Amino acid sequence: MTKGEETRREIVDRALSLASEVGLEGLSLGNLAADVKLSKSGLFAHFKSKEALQLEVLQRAIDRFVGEVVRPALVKPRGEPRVAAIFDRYLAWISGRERKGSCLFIALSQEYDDRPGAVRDLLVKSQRDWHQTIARAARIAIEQGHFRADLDVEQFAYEVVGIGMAFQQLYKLLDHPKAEQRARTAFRDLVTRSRRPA
Amino acid sequence: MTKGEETRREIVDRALSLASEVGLEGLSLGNLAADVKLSKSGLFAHFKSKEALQLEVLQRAIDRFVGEVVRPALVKPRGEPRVAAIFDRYLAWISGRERKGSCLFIALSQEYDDRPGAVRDLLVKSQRDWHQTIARAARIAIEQGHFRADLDVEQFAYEVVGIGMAFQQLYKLLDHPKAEQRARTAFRDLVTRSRRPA
DNA sequence: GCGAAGAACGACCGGTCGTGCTATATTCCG
DNA sequence: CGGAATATAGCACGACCGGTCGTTCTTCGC
Repeated sequence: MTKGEETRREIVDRALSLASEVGLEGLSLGNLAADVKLSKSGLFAHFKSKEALQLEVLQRAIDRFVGEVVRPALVKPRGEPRVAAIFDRYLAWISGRERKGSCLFIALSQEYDDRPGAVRDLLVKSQRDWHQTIARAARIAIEQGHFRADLDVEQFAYEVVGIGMAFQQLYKLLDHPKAEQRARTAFRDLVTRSRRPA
Repeated sequence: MTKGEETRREIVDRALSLASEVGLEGLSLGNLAADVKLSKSGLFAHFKSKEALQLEVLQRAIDRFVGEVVRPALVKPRGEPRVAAIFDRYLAWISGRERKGSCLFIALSQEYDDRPGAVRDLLVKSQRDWHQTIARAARIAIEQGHFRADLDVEQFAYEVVGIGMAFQQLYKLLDHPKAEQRARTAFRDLVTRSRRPA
C-alpha cells in the first residue's frame, strides 16, 4: 500500500469517527485536517470534493457495519440463533463507539431525509439492504421451522429497527439506565410471538 | 399584542418550519431573516443569541406537539381509547408537515445526543415527558381494566416510541408505501398483547 | 541515485456564519 | 400631537466555510 493510500485511509477513518459526532454535513475539512495533522489543502487533494469524501466515509461505515454486525451473524446457525445474533450485534453497534456519538445510519436518516443527492441515495440503499438482511434471516428461521410460517418478515424487520432506534434515543440522549434492558425485553417479546406455536 | 411581539412570533414560526428541514444547528440567521423579510440584524435584535432563538423554537415545537398530539387525546375516554388516540395523533404528527422535513424531536435526538447545552437539556426534558405521557395513559388503561395489571407501562412507552421512529424512517427516508401500515400493525399487535386476558 | 510522479504545504479566493454597534424609522402612550 | 420606547436597518468585525492556486518536499520505479 502506497503512502497516499494509507493517509487517505487514515483520513476516512478519522472522518468516520468525527461524523458520528457531528454528522456528514457538520464535517468540516479544516477540523478534519487538523485532526489528522494535515493542511486543509493537503487533505483536500485526496478528494475531488467534499461530497466525494462524504460518500467514502459513508461507504466505510457500511463496510464496518457489515463486518461487525452482519458477517459475524452469518456464521451462526441458520434460523433463530442467527436472528438473535443479528440483534445482539446491532445493539452492540449502537451502544459502541465509546459512548461518543451515535449510530451513523440512524443519525443520517434524519440528516438526509429531505436532502437529495448521492449521499442520500447511498444511505437509502444501505438502509433498504439492512431491512432486507433482517427479513432474510427471519425467512430462514421460518424455513427452519423456528418461526411461524405466516410471519410477515418485513414487518419483523420493521420492528427490529424500531427497537434499535428507540434504544439509541434512550441510551444516548436520555441516558436511561434500563435502556438495554428495554431493548432486549422488546426483542425477546418479538421473537416469542414470532415463533411457531407448539 | 405589540408589533414586536407579533414579528417575534412570526420569526419563531418560520424558524420552526425551517428547523424541521435543516435542524436547529443548521438554522442560519441570514436565511431566516430573508424568509421573514427582515435584515439579519433586525431579526437578531429580537434575541440575545442564536441559542436563545433555538430554545424558543424548540419550546414552540413542544407547545405545538402538546396541542396537536397530547391534548386532543386527553379528551378521549380514559383507557385504551386514549392510548389509541395518542398513537394516532403521533403518527399524524410525524407524517404531517406537508411531506417536508421530519419530526423535529426525532431529528434533534440525533443532533443533540452528544452536544451539551440548554437546547439539549430542554430536548431531554421534553422527550422524558413524552415517554411519561404514554406510560401514564397506559397506566390508566390498566386501572380501567383494559390492559393487563402486570404490564410494564414504561416498556409500553418505549415500544410506542420505537414504532414511531421506524415509521419516520420508512416514510420519509425510504419512502415506503406500506410505512403507515407497518406502524399500525405493530401498534395493534402491541395493544393486543397488552390487553387483559379474557 | 536520478528523475518523474505523487503528496503536502501555505496563501488566498468569494461567501456565510453569528454577533456587535450606531443610526434611523416606526410604534405606542400620555 | 409629541416625546419616549421600541423596532428595524446598515455596516463592520472576526472566524470559518469549501475550494483553488503555485510551490516545495517526499516517495518510488528504473
